[in-house]
This record gives sequence, C-alpha cells and structure tokens, in this order.
Amino acid sequence: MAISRDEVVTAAIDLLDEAGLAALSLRRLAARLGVSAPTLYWHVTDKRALLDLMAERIVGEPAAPDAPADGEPWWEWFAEQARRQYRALTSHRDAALVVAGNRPTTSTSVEHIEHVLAVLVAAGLEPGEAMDAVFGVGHYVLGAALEAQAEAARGDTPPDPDLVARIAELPHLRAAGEAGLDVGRTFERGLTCLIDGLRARAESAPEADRAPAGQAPASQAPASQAPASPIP
Amino acid sequence: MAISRDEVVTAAIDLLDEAGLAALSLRRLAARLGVSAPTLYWHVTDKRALLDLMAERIVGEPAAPDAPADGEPWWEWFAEQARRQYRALTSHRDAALVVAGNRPTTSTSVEHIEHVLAVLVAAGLEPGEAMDAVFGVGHYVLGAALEAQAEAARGDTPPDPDLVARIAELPHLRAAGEAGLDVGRTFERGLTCLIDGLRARAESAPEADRAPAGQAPASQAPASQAPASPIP
DNA sequence: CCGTGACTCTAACGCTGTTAGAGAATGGAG
DNA sequence: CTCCATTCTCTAACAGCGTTAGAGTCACGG
Repeated sequence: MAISRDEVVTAAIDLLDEAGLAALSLRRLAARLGVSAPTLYWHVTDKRALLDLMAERIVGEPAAPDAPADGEPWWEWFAEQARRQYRALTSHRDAALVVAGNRPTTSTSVEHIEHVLAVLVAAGLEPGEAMDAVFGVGHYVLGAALEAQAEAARGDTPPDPDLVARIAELPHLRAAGEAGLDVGRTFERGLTCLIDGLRARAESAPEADRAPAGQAPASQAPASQAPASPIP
Repeated sequence: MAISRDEVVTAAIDLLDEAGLAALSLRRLAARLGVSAPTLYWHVTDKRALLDLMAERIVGEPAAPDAPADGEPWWEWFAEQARRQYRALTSHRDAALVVAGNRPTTSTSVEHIEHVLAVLVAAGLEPGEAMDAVFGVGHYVLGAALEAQAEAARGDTPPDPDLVARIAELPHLRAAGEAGLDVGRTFERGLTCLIDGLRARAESAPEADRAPAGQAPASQAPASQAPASPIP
C-alpha cells in the first residue's frame, strides 16, 4: 500500500490534535496508519525528526504575504505576521510545545524571513536590529502560545480554593481578576507594546536610511494613537 | 536515613543541570539519592508533580525587590525583574522547558505579583492592563529563554551547509549574520521594545491616575532617549 | 525469469513511569 | 519493657515506550 512521509506527518498531526503530545506514540501513530510501528522508521529517521517535520509543517502552514499591501503601514503588517504565527501555534493542540522542543530554523522559511527583514530595514532598522525584532516577536508569540495552551490543558482542573482565597485578599490582583482574563486580549496587548516599541526605535533612526514605503508619518509618539491593534 | 522532599527536588535540579531533561528519570534520580525508584513516590505524587516543584523552585529562586529603589524609574525596575527571571530560566539546563510544560501559577509567588501590579498601577496602568503586562513580559521571557536553551542544546551540531549557502545569497539575512548574533543582546533589545511600548501606554493614561512615584518626566517619546537598557 | 530496490513485517532489547504489597526503623503510650 | 502506629524504604512486577536486527513481500526493469 506504500504510505508516504507526508502521510505520516499528516497522521501525526491529526493524532496530536485528538490525543495530545503525551499520547503521541509511534505505536499509536502506526496503528492509525494501518501499519506496524517499526515501519515508520523507514519513512522517518527518528521520533525527534518526526517532531521536527511536524513543527515545520505547523509553522509553515500560514501562507503569509511577503510585504505590506498597498497603503498598509509596515507595523500593522508585521503585527499581522505575528498573529498568523500565533494562530498557527494555537490551532493545533500542544503545537507550541512541539515547536518549542524542536529546531525552528527551517530551511524552507529562509526566503520568507528575508522578505520580512527587507520590510523592516526599509522601515529604518539596521539589519541586526531587524533580525532581533523577528526573533523577539517570535519569542513572544511562542511564549504566549505556550501559556495559552498550558491554560487550555489545565481547563478541567478546578483552581486551588486556598489560592483563590489568597487572591481575594490582594486588592490589585482581585481588581485584575474582576476585569476578566482573556488570553487573546493579553496576547494582543503585549504584541501592541512590542510593536509600538519597535516602531519608536525605527522612527528614531536617521531619516536618510528609510525608504518612503509606508505612509502616515505619525509624527507623534507612536503608542498614543492608532496602535497596531485597537483593543480597548 | 529519611530523605526529605526538598532533598528530592534539589537532587532533581542537580541532575537536570548535569544530564538534561531527557535524562531525568526517576530511577537515575533515586540512584543519586541512594534510594530505590518507587521510594520517590512516597515523597512526590508524580513525576509531573516533581517537575512542578522543580519549576516552582527555579522561578522562585531570584529574590527580587518588591518595589523600585528610591529614584529608580519603574520601567527600569520592571526590566530588571524580567532580566532576573530570564537569568533564572537560563541558569539551569532545560529549565525553560521544565517551566513551560508545567503550571506556572505557583501559590507562593502570588504576593510578589501583587507588588508588581501595585507598581504598574501606580505608574498609570489599569489593573487589567498591568496584569496583561506581567503576562506579556513573562511570555516574552519564557520564549526567549526557551530559544536560547534550544540553541545551546544544538551547539555541537554543525549548521546545514546547504542552508548557509542559501543564506549567503540573501542580502539582508547575510547582513544580519555579519552583524553577529548574540542571544543576550537579542533578549535585551526585545525587552527594551516591550517595555518602551508599555511605558508609552502608561504615560498616555490620564495624569490623575498616576502617583508621582518615579521621576524624570520624560516628556518626549519614550524610546528615543534612555531606553530601559542602553544596548548599542 | 530473475534480481533489485522499495516497503513492511515479527521478535526482541533496554528503558520508562507506576503500582502492589511486604518489610525495617522510630517514637510515644500503656 | 512491650506494643502499636506512623514513617519510610524495599523487591517484584506491569504495561508501555523508542529503537534495532533481520527476515519477508511485492512490483518492476532488464
């Protein structure tokens, strides 16, 4: 019947979605493919290598535009890239853990990174700064996705009553709890801060370095109006 | 001889440092304690629970000051909190992975979070915003530590020559590579962006909410002078 | 018709987390 | 001193894991 490597990876991601990372064993994966466990070793060198392939496919899923659309400011476009990655990581169960444990420097995405760097350099950043910005946003997105899924995995477990009692005693913590916690909003707010800071750095660079790419000069402090995303 | 739970956790962290997370098995840990493997189940309910305890101790290690020192701006103090956590996570091998996979809402740290919230609220943030700021910085720190340790774990493996050849063809990526990559500097730059963005948000809040805590009004755009850390 | 490569199989190894249940030490009560 | 309960540790064993060795099947080109 001859299964292919892509089928193995696809089935592995399906199994991940259904049962989670802890239950992703080669024997179960093989059973799902109607095959014996050692057979998988013909298609994949290792379980580790399989996880690498899964991570590569998961982060490679979102087909992101390589540059801002006409009239779109670079920072909004950059924030959208981050949101896309966040969605990719949170749309599969435990995907953030899979990506975190495995090498993220996939060879196929190298061209895409180049395009992102081009946009950031055109916005006024040094190449090294642009690289650090890509990494920095990547770290933030990964950490946020990780935590979001960790909380989702807790889910059923009821919160420690002693803990909630102690929280109720502490005024700021209680006020924050009453304001409601939403992981999506938390992600958006942090992303906004990060990109606002990046924007300030880019705009403080000498004007000569900058291509007139974006528009809307935004001569004031960047965060005070029109942040990357209008979350109240 | 009667070993204690704290001894188990200590030995587990020592073993983690020496051998890494993959080699942290209950049998090896028991052998190091001069004890049989099932004995550990009297001190700890689960391996999962042991990892939780390890995570709790690791993130609880840095004894951070609960408020800015006299004359210290809140943003520098806040950045220092983040650096402390980053150092805690990177000073033990695979510590970021241990923390990532386990519940971070430790009951002992709840008072410390309250103090951080108090400082951020005094700086002009709403309680919900302050909570999101704590989470956001936490996500960033975790992601950065994760990636730093993943790269450290690669270490020996030589980079794919085909990949470096492709990178050499792409101008911005090559320029970024020539500028040199340093995970510490990447972390600092991202942290600066995040905190600058946060600072802008705090300062755009109505003045009435703010206690006259910090100083140095910084009436200009926050990022352009004296960012949280002076990395060139 | 035969060989060669692609693909799959069974059997097994050493390791893992975890449980059952039996023992040794210790310390307070009668 | 004896007895009992608690605390702590042990051996034996289970099911499952990733992984290797090596033999077997099947299609296809010469």
